[in-house]
Amino acid sequence: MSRKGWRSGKGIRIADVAHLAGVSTATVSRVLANPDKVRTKTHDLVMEAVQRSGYTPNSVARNLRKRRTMTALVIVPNLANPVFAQILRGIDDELTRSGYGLVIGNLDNCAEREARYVDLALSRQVDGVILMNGRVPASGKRTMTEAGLPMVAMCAAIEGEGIPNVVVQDREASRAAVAYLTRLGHRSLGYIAGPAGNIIAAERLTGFLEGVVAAGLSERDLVRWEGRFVFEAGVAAAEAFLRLKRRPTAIYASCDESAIGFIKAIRAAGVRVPEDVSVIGFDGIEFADYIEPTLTTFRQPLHELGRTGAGVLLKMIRNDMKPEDWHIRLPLSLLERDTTAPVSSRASEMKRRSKA
Amino acid sequence: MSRKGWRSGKGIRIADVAHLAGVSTATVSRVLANPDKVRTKTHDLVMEAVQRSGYTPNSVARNLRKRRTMTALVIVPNLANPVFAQILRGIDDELTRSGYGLVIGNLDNCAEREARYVDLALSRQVDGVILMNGRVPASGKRTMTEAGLPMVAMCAAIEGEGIPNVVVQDREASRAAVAYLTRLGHRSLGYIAGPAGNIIAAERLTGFLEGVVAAGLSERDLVRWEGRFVFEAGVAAAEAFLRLKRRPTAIYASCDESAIGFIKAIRAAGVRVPEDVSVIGFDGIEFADYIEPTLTTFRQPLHELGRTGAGVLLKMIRNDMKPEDWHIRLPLSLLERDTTAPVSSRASEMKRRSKA
DNA sequence: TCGTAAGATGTAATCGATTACAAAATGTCG
DNA sequence: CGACATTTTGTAATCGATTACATCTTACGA
Repeated sequence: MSRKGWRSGKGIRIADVAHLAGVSTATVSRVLANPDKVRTKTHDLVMEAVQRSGYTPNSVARNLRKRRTMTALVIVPNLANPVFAQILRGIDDELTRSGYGLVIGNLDNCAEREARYVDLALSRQVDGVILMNGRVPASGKRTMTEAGLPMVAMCAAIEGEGIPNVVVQDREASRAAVAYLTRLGHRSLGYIAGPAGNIIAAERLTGFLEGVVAAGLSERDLVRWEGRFVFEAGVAAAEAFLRLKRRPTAIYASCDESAIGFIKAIRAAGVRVPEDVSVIGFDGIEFADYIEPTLTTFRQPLHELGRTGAGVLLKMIRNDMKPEDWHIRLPLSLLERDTTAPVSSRASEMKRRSKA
Repeated sequence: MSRKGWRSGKGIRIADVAHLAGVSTATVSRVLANPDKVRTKTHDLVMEAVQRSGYTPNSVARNLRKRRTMTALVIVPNLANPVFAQILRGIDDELTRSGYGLVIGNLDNCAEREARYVDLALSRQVDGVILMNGRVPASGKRTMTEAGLPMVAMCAAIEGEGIPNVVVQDREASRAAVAYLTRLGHRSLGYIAGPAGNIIAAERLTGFLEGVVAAGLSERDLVRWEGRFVFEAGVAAAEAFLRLKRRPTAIYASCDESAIGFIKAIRAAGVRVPEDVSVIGFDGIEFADYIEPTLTTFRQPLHELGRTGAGVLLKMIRNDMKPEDWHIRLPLSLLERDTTAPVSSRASEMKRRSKA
């Protein structure tokens, strides 16, 4: 490439193209942005110069001038969690359709990392933020809110901050899980919870307790274990379970990973699923269908959730919110598979006997 | 906030801070970038103005002026794959240590999406690119290379393009897998391959075939199935396997997901693992330890891989490459678990008899 | 052919920071 | 105290696009 008359530097600027085509930079810009506002002849002339020079507009400059970046930030608690990976696909799809890009802010379950992304947002590198971490990062709470930065909460709701929420019906599904298990005859239940401070975990727990009340069970029919939405939490719960004198006949795990860890550990100890214990999970990750027995669980509409949430963010950015956009709750669906069964005859007998 | 003397607009600019502190923008900039090049008194004055105004520098403007964004792009074939999720953590860790940010470009197994990220790179929104997709995107091949954009290939090597490679020893591990199985006495093997055009898949296949030769086996001792690095591929392979008259006694799956799908499907058909068939996977995903029986597999050093790759990219950006940085191959480690066992007595007997 | 409206193009300001260079302030020493 | 070296600070150019406004063309009817 030894064309002359160009800057010797590296990048090709709009000015270079303009010079090459013998027009002004304004014209080049117009050709690229509003081809119909320019004479055909000029258009072709400029396009040829663009081709020849291999020009690509510098979007950093464009973003500065236009005061927007066409990019959204998504804060994710943990990328390794397949639930979030799926939601991200939905978000990406929707944003792409509107020409927006996506920056993923992975917290890796570590709240301190929020600061980094707050900075990204405040330094005007993104036009909006999707929060899947259940809160406006503390370090930017005042600033982000005051700056009027468009934000949407997904998965975990953020109440009372003027932020729209797009979530699934965790509570209802939890209630339904309990109802499902009691319908199978189970009257003593175990619950593997999520992390203590976690909003989603709290929702699911609330639903569980509501379901318990609705089923007419008392606290004495329950056992609860802490968890952290990971395999190990299920394993730990299993250890506690195995030490129990009077074991529940059904377990509700607030996420599939915990359910899977739990099942693995109790089966290793000789407990049969579902003959001795029924287990139901939550999330509907792909893996749940590949363990043995296949896991009964509630499936989240992950892709739809992502698309919907991104859609709301776009409306927010465009200042086009409708009343119904501020609070969206998508339903889950029960996947009945092989880890749940009617309470075993032995247990039923005990129950029947005590009833008589 | 009704301080006066400021622009009524939304964002607070460096000029506002300068005005508030009674200094020039240059001084504010210096206070923030080189605090020691400024008198203490001025420093404090400016900092107070920064506090009071809640100023955050606009990094779009800074990036334009500095002609760099402190951001790297990582092109990932499929975010839902836990292998990549883990690698990303490693990359993120390393980049963060150097003050760099990270944009994830998820292809979702769809090569057309490359174009979008090529544009991101060419429009100078990132300082470098990590390619995990095994090739320089066709749409930007010429341009990206000519522009001298720092690029690094990870996972899947890209040969002969002047791009450094950071990969794992796929071929060696595949060879080792075969050696391991033959050491257990298996003489007839099945192989579940990766997608046809995929470079990683090719490497692993090559290693497998090399191992077969080294073990003195012939093509007649082998069965091979196509796969696509997903569960379903394992299930499909299992169906083919079950139809076989003379079944291999050991299967090597080129990724854990396929191995897991395979195991699930053959067990459902009554074939025992490892008594009837040994199975070994590849990758070492967390899940492999939660199926039944636990999966023998090769673990990739994912986090290290990510950190190393990001490290090489940073050197590339800083023009600080050393000869040994251009080709790095990390070793894998065998996780011996429960899906592999010495060939069953029946099979051994057959073999012994035929030898005699 | 000319006047005028509509359309095409050019000029220069702008986005918000950084930084080379100039100017001013401070400090040091004879 | 004054001359000069050394810090500090300010002025203005710069990064590379977009776009309001001004200017120049073109087209068309009188």
